[in-house]
Amino acid sequence: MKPTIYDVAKKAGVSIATVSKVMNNQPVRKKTREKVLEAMEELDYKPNILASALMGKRTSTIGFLLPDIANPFVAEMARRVEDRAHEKGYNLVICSTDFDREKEALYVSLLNQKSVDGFILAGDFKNEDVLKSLLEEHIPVVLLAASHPSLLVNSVRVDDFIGGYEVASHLISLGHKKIAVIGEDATSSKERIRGFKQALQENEMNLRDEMVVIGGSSSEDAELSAAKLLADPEPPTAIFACNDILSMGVILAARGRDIRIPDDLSIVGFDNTLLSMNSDPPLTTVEQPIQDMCSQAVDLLIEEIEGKSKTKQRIIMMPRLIIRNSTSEYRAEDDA
Amino acid sequence: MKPTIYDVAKKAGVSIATVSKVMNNQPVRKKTREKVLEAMEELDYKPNILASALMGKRTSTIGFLLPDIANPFVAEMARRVEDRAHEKGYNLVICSTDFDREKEALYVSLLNQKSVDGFILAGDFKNEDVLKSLLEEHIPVVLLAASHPSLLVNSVRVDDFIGGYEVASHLISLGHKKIAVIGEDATSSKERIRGFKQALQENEMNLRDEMVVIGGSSSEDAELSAAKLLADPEPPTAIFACNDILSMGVILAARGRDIRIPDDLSIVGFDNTLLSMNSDPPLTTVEQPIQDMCSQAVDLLIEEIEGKSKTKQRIIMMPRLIIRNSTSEYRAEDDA
DNA sequence: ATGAAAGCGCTAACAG
DNA sequence: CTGTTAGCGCTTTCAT
Repeated sequence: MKPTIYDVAKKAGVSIATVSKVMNNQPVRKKTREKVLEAMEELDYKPNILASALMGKRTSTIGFLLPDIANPFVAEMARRVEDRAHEKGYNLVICSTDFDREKEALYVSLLNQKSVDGFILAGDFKNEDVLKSLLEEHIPVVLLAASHPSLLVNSVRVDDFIGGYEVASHLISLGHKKIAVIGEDATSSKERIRGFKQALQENEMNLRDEMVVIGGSSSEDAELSAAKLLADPEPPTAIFACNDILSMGVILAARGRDIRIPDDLSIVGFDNTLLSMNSDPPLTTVEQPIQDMCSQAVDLLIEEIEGKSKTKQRIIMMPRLIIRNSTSEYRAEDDA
Repeated sequence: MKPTIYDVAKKAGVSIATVSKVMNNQPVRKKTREKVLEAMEELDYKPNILASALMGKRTSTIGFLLPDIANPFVAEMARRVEDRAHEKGYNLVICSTDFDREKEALYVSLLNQKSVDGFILAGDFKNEDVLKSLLEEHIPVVLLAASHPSLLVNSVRVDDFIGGYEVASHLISLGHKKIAVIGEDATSSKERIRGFKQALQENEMNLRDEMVVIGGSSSEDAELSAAKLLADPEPPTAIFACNDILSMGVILAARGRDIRIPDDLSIVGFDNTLLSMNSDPPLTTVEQPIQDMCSQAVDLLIEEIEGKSKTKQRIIMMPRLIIRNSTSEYRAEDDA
């Protein structure tokens, strides 16, 4: 069997209380401490975290709920969160929720049973009741790449409104007049679209309702939406897809109709994932400061977990437009 | 405070032993069972998993060690593994090891302290000592997208040799004579290259040593390697990059030298990730049956965890070549 | 079929 | 400074 605190105590010739004290850095005579440490070393003793957690100590485990770990943007966040958490001595249990309220509730409940120390909720968390009860029970939570307008909860995200605004400004500067937008049913998309519209309005342009479509999260969903948009007798000359994955669908739709990018159609994405860098053509997109966002989110959470919590924060970071080859100047050309 | 087994017992008017019995489906009179269930319901009782794990029960948590969760292929595996594990009532704690022996050892030790029920090790696991000790301690383990030639351990992977063989056959059939290979320092790459060479030999072709370069895992590493290869006075007309990420680097290198794909250079990847579908041009690559592999891996692990283990297995699945637009017939053309 | 009691490995008063 | 002891919430004999 694996050595327990009793084995260490016996070998060091002290009581288990003393062993516990050296583990928890409580006052112990130097000589005694050394004896204990030595015994631990010899036995290759590793304290059982379950037992100490049962006594109210931390598990040093964070529940990380996200929409879908297979999504490249999400996966990259996961890596950043993991690295930061690891630096601070925490592990991550990761659950993909697919924006499904049931799954959200189930996973939160499950992880609570397993006594995680807190939660990072990435992307829109749909089940507000669950979020509220987490807050009521004072379980540490931080929202990542999301925020809540009325709840007192830590959150870290990019300024989606500005992101959308920048995209529109770019397209306008290229002379595009007829523009469409494809988003998913999430707050981030909606904010991006709001910013997008704002820029248009400031230039006395407007976005007809038929030109904005909110749909599913997959590339295929976007492909369908884009196909419809492009079938219009007067099709858009530019499409803003609210993230890179959706953009891939748009590219495919255009390719399917022999529409050249960017000559006939400009496309802009969001997130600056690997996909956008290697797509055909490389995609103009908006970069989020993932690394910073994730570090901050972890730091906020751990501060709360470890009780050094200051006041709740809503941190909003700035996005950056990255211009590649999927956008170009609009040239009126009659193909008819 | 959250209700404990005592609260349930009191409310139901029975002893905690009885409550425990109904939770564990042990014989209890129907009437009693109902009373208990009712009490649990009313209190919204959730058993504390740490406590039961302390008594030797499972934590229903699996340690999932992988090279890098930000890698799209790995992320997709993670999702499949997660889904299957969840179906069976298990959660995943995910750790990125970067092929680093130290990290591997550290994470295994940490997760053992947290009493995970078993491990899935994805990709090459470099620290053989740690793997061996896991096996010796009879901790359930399965290797995913990897295997071990001499250790008695469950594993599930694709037949990399055949994958490489198919790639070579495809390139040969297109008339390519001067071919190069870029791989990473991992067994899978080496196997793919072995299969690749085999096909060449069978066609009385051979691969000069300078034409195969083993390097880092990043797209940038591959870009550098490819740049060198392409600077050769007699550059290759086709390059096999041992996975899609590396391929992206090759594409960039070619683009940097104004080499057209596939006209001047054919490129083949491996894994059939999102990257390959949306790259410029869409990449010829090799698909792995990720879903099946991951389900099997989880099933093997859980069988072992739950003691219904049959004999150890090494499962090897077949890959499938997917031809897209990054490969074309070789045409001798003098540009000079 | 049910309950009393011991104990999993650890922490935290409380004495000494 | 160190040891004794009582739990944390649950499972598991062993009686009844």
